[in-house]
Amino acid sequence: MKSKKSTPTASELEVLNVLWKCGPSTVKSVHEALLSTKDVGYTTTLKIMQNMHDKGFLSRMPEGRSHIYEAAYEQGETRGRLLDRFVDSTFSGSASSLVMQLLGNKKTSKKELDEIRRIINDMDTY
Amino acid sequence: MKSKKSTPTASELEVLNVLWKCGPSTVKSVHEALLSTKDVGYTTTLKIMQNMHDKGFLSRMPEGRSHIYEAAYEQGETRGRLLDRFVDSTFSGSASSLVMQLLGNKKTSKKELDEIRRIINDMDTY
DNA sequence: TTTCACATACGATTTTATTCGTACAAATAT
DNA sequence: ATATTTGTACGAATAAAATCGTATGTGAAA
Repeated sequence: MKSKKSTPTASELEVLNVLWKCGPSTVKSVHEALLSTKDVGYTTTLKIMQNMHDKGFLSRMPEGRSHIYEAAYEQGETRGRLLDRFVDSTFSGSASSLVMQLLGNKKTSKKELDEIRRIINDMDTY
Repeated sequence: MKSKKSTPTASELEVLNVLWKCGPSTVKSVHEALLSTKDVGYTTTLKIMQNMHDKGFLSRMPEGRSHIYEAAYEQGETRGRLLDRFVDSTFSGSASSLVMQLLGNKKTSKKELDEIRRIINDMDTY
């Protein structure tokens, strides 16, 4: 049986985004990063990170009387898992439907569209 | 202020997928469709659909002593909103990162990849 | 040493989603 | 007419996530 790694919740993902971007960090600095986007209490962030540690989403090392937390899985791996799940639930498993939706979406900037096109065309060389 | 339409939950999305596929339906037939994938009680499906109606995700019409439910928003519109949110939360707003992840994902079949490439190339005609 | 700031631990509360039992009303079958 | 089936309404139980208050300990500052 393959161990069914579960996926992080929305709030947990916010924490992961900080850690992937900034590298191993204390609760304090993660919390400060979160404050720039949302209004949340310190102990809330602490609790979420403790929960994530319990779930195995984060590893941590004692550093003085504090802890340094680190994402336990790479960004690409986690994103891939979330993406799989999203394609299944929202696009009935059809990745191409997702891309079509993306291309037709007014919210996706022209710059992004050009970039996507470039990526795809580069793949032809394989 | 723009009314902040919220997005459906995972269970609610399952209901929507049935309604988009089958068109306006009774609770009974939605429930039967759900049963083919998961094990769930009738009143659970009923309750979820009633909740969705309260939230404005579904419209309904009396039909005899029953109701016919219909998705209040089109599939494309809802998918677009979910996709926006997903790109933001999981790919920090970068649609091209999402596509790259998709292309590098072993779970995405070659057939899907070819299809995606074709879609992109067709867009050049615009 | 006494105080203050910082950090974690723990538990209570709130919120939201999910699940389903039970009650009730209406149509249908016997 | 009476019983059964079929449908909705309602509310309670459960679960998971998010939030925060308070307690406690430790190191630094006064």
